[in-house]
Amino acid sequence: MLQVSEIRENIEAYKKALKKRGFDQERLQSLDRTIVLDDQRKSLQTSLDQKLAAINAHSKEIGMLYKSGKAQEANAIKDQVSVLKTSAAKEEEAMKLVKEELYKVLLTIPNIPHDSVPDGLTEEDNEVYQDWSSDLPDLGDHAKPHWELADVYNLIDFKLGVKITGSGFPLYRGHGAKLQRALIQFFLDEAVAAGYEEVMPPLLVNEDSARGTGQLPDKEGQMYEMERDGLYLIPTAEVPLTNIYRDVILKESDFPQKVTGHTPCFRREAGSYGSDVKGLNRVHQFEKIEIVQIAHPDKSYDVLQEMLKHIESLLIKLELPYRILRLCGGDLTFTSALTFDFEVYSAAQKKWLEVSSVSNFLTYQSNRLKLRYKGENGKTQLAHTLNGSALALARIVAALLENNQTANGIKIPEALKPYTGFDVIK
RNA sequence: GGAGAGGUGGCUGAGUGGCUGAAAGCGGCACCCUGCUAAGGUGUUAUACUCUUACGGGUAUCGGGGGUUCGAAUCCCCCUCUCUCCGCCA
Repeated sequence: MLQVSEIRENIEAYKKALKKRGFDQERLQSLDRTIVLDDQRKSLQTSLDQKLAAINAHSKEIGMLYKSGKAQEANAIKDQVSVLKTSAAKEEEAMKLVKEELYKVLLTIPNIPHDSVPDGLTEEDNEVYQDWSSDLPDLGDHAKPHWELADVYNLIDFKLGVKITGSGFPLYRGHGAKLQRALIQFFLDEAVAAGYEEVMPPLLVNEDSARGTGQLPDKEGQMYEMERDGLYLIPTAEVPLTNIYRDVILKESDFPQKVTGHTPCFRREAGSYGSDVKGLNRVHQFEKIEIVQIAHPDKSYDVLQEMLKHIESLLIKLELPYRILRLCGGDLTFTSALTFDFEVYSAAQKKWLEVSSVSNFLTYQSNRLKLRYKGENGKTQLAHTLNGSALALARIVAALLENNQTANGIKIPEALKPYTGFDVIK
């Protein structure tokens, strides 16, 4: 959520930037609306505070009068107080409504895109920030898509997943299961080596946490909900990992905070269908290793680059063809100011599959999280949050299977062999 | 799931209707002093909102919400979390 004070100071620049997200004049007016509402809020606040101050003063007076036995005078003041109280209550109600309205409007305003975010409304307009430099692998026409390979080598049983749960819940078995475990271990080890603290968080989160990272109230349709207990299955480890820092005030020397964790991720993906959801391309449950950093505002874009490098190094070690996209305004997540997507080439499907998304949220999340730090000057201000996948398993597995298929089985990349314990899947 | 006890500032811990935004101690910070020196002294030390050029005010907050009252950390109700005992259990 943006801060009204920031909107106030930068309104023209913000409006210009929001046009990249396809905001028309009408939607841009919501920025002006926040300022109007905030002004109303302030004047109500001031007036209400004055009334409360008067009430407090009178109450003290009444106490004194009773003590000195002047009950009659005290009772006279009581009447005055009750008048004040009625009017204060009215003002309080009015202020509550204004605040609710302001909150509602703020929820409709996404993060302000960074200068470098390209114009454009669809994924077609994403900028190829870094392309795969050599030829893409060509496996010929006999190459099998990963769901066929998974079947041939008995790695993943989609049918059993359907039987046990439903579609989109694959059951990994044998070498397929081991490959998952190897990748998880590999990614975690790499993250720890890069200075992230490993954590194993809860997989269910409460409403406050879901709100803190912005899954509520706008994206609740994406999460599985345990209504009876008021809990949500996490759609990404971003939620528990970032909420570690909810209501926290860091010291400047605490930066940077780096945490990583592996969790299953649960997504309803309601309304998805077709070839996009075939095999592992889009599932309701998948494993992901997430990296999260809390950064000083001056450093967050450097941190973003550092995270980019880390993720890139993983793909290089896995020997997968990849490219990096800088998302255009229309494709940018609501809460992000700048996002890079990583895609790997899946050689049998001849498709680029998204395996990671790295974003700088600036203060958009920390404002709701109340994640702050105390600066050198003693002032408390909002910190910046960033996160990225490093990496999401399902699609990595898809690409690994497809790209490494040979007549003699599926080869395991060198870096992964110590983790799988086998060189090839036959 | 049942019974009981409790949630106060960075921490420990006082506080049962008004002078308590909150004693005391510890910790932190600043300054001072110094042949008792891994010591001593003095001051300071929450967050948010708001008014003010500034100095400095005001309001709210003692787990959360509601209520009683002129006035609540203190009384009442609901919720939540923690601890102890019982039950259940990987």
